[in-house]
Amino acid sequence: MNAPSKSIAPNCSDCPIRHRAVCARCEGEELERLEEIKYYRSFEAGQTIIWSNDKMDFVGSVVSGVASLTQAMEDGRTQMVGLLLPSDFVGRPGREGSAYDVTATTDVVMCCFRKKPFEKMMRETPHISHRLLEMTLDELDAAREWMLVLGRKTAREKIASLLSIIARRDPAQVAQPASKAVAFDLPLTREAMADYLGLTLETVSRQVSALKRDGVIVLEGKRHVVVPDMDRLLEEAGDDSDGGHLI
Amino acid sequence: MNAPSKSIAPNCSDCPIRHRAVCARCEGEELERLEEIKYYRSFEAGQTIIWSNDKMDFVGSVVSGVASLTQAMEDGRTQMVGLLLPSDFVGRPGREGSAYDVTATTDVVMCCFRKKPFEKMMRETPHISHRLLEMTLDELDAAREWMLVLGRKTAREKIASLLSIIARRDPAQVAQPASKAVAFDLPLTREAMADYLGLTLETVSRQVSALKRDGVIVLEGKRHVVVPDMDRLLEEAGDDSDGGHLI
DNA sequence: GAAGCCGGTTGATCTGCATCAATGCGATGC
DNA sequence: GCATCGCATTGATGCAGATCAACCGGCTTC
Repeated sequence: MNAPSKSIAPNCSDCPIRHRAVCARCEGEELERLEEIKYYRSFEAGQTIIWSNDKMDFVGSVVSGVASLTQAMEDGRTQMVGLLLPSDFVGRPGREGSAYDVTATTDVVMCCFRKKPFEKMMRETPHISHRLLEMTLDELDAAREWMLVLGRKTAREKIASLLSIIARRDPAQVAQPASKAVAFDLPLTREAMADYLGLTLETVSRQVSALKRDGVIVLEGKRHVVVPDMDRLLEEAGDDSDGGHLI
Repeated sequence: MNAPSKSIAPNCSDCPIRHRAVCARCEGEELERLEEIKYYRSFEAGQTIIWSNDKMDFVGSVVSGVASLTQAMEDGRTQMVGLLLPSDFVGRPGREGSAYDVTATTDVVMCCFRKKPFEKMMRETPHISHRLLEMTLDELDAAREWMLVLGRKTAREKIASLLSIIARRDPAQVAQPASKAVAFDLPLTREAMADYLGLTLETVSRQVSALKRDGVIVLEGKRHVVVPDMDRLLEEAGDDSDGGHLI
């Protein structure tokens, strides 16, 4: 399963995430060097991509699918601390291990770079480290915005916040950002949503049902969500109508 | 109040936070250039250092005192998303504004660099941007660890977690890290603690009293805390005994 | 030294979410 | 076609923490 899959973007120029990933501004010789240390890996839903405290010998970006960062307490309580959607970066250049478990929540394809040579390139190519600092600052903003969600929002607001993020990041919406109505597939089980929101899966289920009952969302099956009025959803999330700036 | 205070470290070499701050590895000419763009600012307890969405024309580090990063919802609910203790960095190089309010919770002295020239130095001095990336990754780790606190811990565990962080970062402890017993002054009101923990101030007060009743902490006055057994406190926090790696 | 204020404590009550438990429902296997 | 399994829904009940309210002690102000 982890063999390079040559059917996906054979080089960085064709890489579907190139526009947002680290190689965004690389060209010519630089790009060739990135090619050399680049490879693709596929993971099945549920598979662990990295164990916390593992040595990580790569960094990379999600090409397709959804992965999650999870922290656990010894007694089994867990909290998802990040959601990795396509183009999101994984890895801690300059650090040995990972601080959290990374798990594929759907089938995932990642574009990876071997770590040592990537770090070497970073040192020699200022705009790569600049880009990494920018991405890390974005992640920090997202994490802190999520702290507000976890600490102060009600269960209903939490669900609405999560749905807004997923809606905003969904490839279909990004292509057509103007419309009020949006539709997308939920890439998370009720349990994963609960883990992200600091709730139980029963509460998630109840609040999703409530939002459906109140016409804020329409469910087609368990996973396909239609949002007739995105502004309404953002209002339910307690955000100002522009939707904040979560990643 | 905001005039440079020349009684504090007249240059970077003497700066009390130099060992952890951005200039940690600067020498000779570099250090002189940092000197030129460096200045100190003092703030009184309660004073706002930066409003969210303000243009920030500086970056800097806390020299003494405690400041906090706060996010607010329109309806008035607020969540503290970060605590700035001495040596912590404030600012978003490459970004225009701030994403959150920064407030002095005690009297604060900051060591600031004017932003434009600092960014120029960053571009020309790779180890400064490297250091910034490191610091940002640390902050991200801390933010994510705090998400676990907010999402999954009980009120009692939250209080214990906060006390552990403050204890671990207190200058007196850093000097003498081996002892089991520690003592420190709480730099936060009960309300500020509540804001950080996603609780109400009444709950904070009750749980502090409970920890005191159970002998986990001893209070001398309202603000001076003695922890007879740090391991016990970490256990109450639900951390493994080495105490995690919060900043 | 009375009045007011701020930060803190404590009590009584309420409620949102957790917990425990049963059931539904589509997919997969034999 | 029936058994099984994973995911989801729904109901009944309990409890941790919010809310509302009273009060305390130290500090400032006039």
